[in-house]
Amino acid sequence: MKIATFNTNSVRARLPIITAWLEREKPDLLCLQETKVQDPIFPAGDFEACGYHVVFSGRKSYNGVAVASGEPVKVLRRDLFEEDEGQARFLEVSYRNMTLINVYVPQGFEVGSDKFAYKLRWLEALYSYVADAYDTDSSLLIAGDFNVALTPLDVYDPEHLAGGVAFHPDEQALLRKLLDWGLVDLFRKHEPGPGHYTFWDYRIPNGFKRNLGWRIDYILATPPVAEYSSSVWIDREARRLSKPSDHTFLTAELELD
DNA sequence: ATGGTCGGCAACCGA
Repeated sequence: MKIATFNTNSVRARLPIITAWLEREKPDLLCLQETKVQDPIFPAGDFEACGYHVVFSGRKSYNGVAVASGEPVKVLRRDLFEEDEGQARFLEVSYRNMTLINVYVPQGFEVGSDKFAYKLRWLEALYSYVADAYDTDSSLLIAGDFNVALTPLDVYDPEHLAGGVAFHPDEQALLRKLLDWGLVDLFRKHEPGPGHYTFWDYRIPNGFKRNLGWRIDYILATPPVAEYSSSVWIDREARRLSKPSDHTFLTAELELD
């Protein structure tokens, strides 16, 4: 089975890219973030037209998460904690015998800002929720845009970016807690080296061409699931299409079913 | 070469 994640930076603006990708790659599950659309006008018909089911939790203008799936999924939860209600950053679903949590972690603006403090509370709440609701022998996947790069291997210029937002020790420590609890970073399981990114900031001139990127999108899995991952890849071609998102697709293949 | 990111959504905000 195949699972992927993609921060769309508007699902409506990215529909041609998403539907073509679904038809070519045929994942079982695709997690989407930053859909930026209210539920009543989510373009579900475009997903159904290429043979996918889709569930979503959105709001006007900002955030928004969705899961497209070949088989229907059941929505288990739409809010991580009280403070985040209505923010459309969290979507937990069940798929066959597994649970999938799709996250869009707050970006955090600047270290020391209120938004940064909120990002830390959000990551803490994610850890608490997962550690309370699951065991490490559960069949759990967490995928999405975490807005945190974990190690110097995961950003283009670790010395220059050290201590800044999305590469700050307080954020890294909270994401690290999830890994220490037992979740496996599936991309890192297969690729130990530097230079592999999932996000390139639009504001950096030729940032993609120069590979000035960040690895801030992840697919995490508990050990009983992670042991079946056979390959994980980043689709750099999708970043070369016309009108690309600033992120690209991250895909994990699991030798299951 | 007199420019230099996107998308949403209607003036800027968020990333």
